[in-house]
Amino acid sequence: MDYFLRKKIKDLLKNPESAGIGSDVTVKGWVRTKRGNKNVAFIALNDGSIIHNIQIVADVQKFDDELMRQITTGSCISVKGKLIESPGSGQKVEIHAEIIELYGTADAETYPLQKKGHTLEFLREIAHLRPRTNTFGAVLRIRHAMAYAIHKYFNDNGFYYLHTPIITGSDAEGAGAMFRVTTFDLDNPPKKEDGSIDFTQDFFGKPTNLTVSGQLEGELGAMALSLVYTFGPTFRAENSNTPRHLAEFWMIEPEMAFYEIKDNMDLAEDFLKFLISYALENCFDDLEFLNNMYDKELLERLRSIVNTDFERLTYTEAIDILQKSGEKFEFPHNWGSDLQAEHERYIVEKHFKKPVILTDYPKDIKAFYMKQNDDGKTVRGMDVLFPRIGEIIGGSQREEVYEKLYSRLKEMGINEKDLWWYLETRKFGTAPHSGFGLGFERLILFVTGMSNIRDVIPFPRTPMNAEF
RNA sequence: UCCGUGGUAGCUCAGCGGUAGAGCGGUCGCCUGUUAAGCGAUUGGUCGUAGGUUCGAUCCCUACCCACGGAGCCA
Repeated sequence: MDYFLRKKIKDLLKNPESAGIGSDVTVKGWVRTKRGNKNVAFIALNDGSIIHNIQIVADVQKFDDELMRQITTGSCISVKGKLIESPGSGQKVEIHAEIIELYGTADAETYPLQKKGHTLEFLREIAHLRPRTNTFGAVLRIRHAMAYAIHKYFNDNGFYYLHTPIITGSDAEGAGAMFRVTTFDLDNPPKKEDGSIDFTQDFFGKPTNLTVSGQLEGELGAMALSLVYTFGPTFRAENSNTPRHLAEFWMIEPEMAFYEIKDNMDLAEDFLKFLISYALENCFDDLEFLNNMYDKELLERLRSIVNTDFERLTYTEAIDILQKSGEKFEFPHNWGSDLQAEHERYIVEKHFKKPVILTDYPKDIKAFYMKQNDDGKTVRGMDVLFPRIGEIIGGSQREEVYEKLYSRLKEMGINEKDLWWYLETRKFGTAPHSGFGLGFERLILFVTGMSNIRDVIPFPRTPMNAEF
């Protein structure tokens, strides 16, 4: 029964009057530190509801010696006591303990988290415990708030959440290496007479993989519901060892019928600004902590994004800026070649000093489904480039004319038999439409100011790492 | 995958061809309200793995593994 009386530490710290100064309260949480002497003990308790701890003051005489000894960093306790205004500095209120129940001890010699700060590299090795740190508490609360805000934004704007499949039979999504899904015994798969593997005997009767994108199915939904979005896990089997890539990550992909490229840009910009505003309004304590501990310009950067218009220009204009910059780049920047990270950084961070949306890329460096421009050379792709992290959104207006889509698909050597269903949307009631993809963890990287993507997802999956 | 840097105590690091050091943590003691508390004492290591050179290797050489940073791929 006691369980239902538990107060969240967030509520007591943020709004002590509502609980009542002087009233009895019960809190439950994990001990961050214990200080004191033989008369009085100060316990900093955290329950994850807020980054701040509540101070428990315990008159040592009133409690069993063994109990007090077992209250160590990392242990879990329930405390009933009086909520009072704190005479000490550093906190408004504290709890004078009357009853302390020990739920779980944490052996001080083996519990890996100390009171002091740890490196993020070390914390990655103890991902089962790192949610108990200030940093990961903050990141995980922000991550939650952003997931909620994404659904809120789309719901409030008339979009429907479409669940696209995680297992796909198409290997033509064209976004990188895929993870095979099979029930075969890998030591002894059924073989055909010519020695090749007989996938007709596999679970789905054909080769299947984990999805690398929900976009193609998203387009099917948009051709009926007009405005849809996906938000789900995505898998890339690329051997990418960088602070910006995961093998398993979450992606948001809105797809909109009747949107042309400009509408697509407007939506992307408004969407990102909404999410960042939401974080500033709802996660301020956590952002403030991250600002102080990791990135002194975080709050300022977030506010500046909300208050500036993104710069919009074409790929061709960007190349022109690079050629006139006088800057020395490691890689060349000729029309027709893809922009390198250093080029994007120059344009965003040095030239414009704000987010940039680039459009109208050469068709040969972009996917088959992008709408072809009349010049015959470029397509209506759109990349939103952010300071610090580069491409945060990639999207395009889609090619809705069957013949153009088909010829492009053939040019790029894709087997149309794998995509017959996709092509049919252009046969039956085709419509101009657009969409984009937002990497959820890239968004969280930007919002939290963290620098490694492995630190913005609870349990990162990367090459050679699937622990936890 | 390529390039670079690194791997020494639980953590963060220093060190050096001659059997390993600091700070923090932990433990014990002291201190009647502390704020990453303070003070004193103490504990703690196959020096990433496998070979090689050498009288002797944590140190030099080779290979491999892992981590981090940059690049590519991309979100």
